[in-house]
Amino acid sequence: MTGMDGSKTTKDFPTEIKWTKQRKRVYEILDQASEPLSAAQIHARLTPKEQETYAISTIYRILAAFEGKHLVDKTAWMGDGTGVYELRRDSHTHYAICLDCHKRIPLEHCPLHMTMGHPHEGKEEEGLEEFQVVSHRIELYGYCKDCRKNHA
Amino acid sequence: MTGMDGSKTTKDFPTEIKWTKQRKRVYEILDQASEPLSAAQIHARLTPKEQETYAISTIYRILAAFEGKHLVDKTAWMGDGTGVYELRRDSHTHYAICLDCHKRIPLEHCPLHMTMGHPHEGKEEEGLEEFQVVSHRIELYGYCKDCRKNHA
DNA sequence: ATCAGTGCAAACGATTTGCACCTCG
DNA sequence: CGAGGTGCAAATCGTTTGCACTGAT
Repeated sequence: MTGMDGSKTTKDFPTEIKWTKQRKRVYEILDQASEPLSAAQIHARLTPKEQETYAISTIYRILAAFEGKHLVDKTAWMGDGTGVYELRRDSHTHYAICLDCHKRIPLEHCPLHMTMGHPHEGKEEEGLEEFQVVSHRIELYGYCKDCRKNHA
Repeated sequence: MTGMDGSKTTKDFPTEIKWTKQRKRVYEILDQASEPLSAAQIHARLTPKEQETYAISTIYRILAAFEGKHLVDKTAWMGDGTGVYELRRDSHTHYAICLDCHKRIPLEHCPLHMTMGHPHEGKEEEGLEEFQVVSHRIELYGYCKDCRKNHA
């Protein structure tokens, strides 16, 4: 996926959209990220590196464009309105999230795959007859090992 | 749960916190709501009714207090930063959400209950040994019947 | 060359906070 | 009565938008 110099080559970028320098950088950052990032986080990883200026508004516009092309999914963690973005990969990760310290522990397996292999199984659901599932989201909430001690 | 005059009686409200008039009203509204509500929505359902003024900031503070007492969960729908709040009930509802029109279709059954009856089954997960699950969140994303037609 | 993409600054909407007053317990 | 809750207005924070300019195709 990556050239031997560590940089992306043109053909590494999907979809026919205008691949400007800043769009490539944002895409790379999302690609390398191990978890969903906010616009501010992306901007932070962008700016300090080089001297170039990247407007935060540009990041938002790029992310909106990516979302429109279904390259990324936008979400928000529970208990935090800030939006976070992640590349729509074949296999995404779900998390167990601590309600105290907000630590996120990735789940090894997607619990849904056990029951519904593909979209559309379990179509007994009412009103869901013709709903075409393209992605899903699962989060467990509770208290992590450390916080259970401190917690009432 | 409700007195025969339709209003809550004092002992209907859980946890020992100061149950002011406005806190009771917010709790009632959340209790009657069929889906998570935003602070603005709660405020709207509060204000028109009676002449009394309810500051929007108060709503936020009440919701924050409830969240601290684990009476409510705060969330945000995907693709919408606005926070929504719902009472933490024993059985909550999950949704299939259309990426086009943002319509939400409630799922009849929680897909997780099929695999993990109670928190803590399936504890093969790494790092999750002592994670105490208290709630979870599941959302399916895709395109509803109506929007599939218009969609590429 | 041309039209989409970008930076900057101002606009916006949602949420938070300081302060004086009021109310539950 | 006193600690904590509330209303109001101003402050903040994340996100969006208008405009003139730059750059990718």
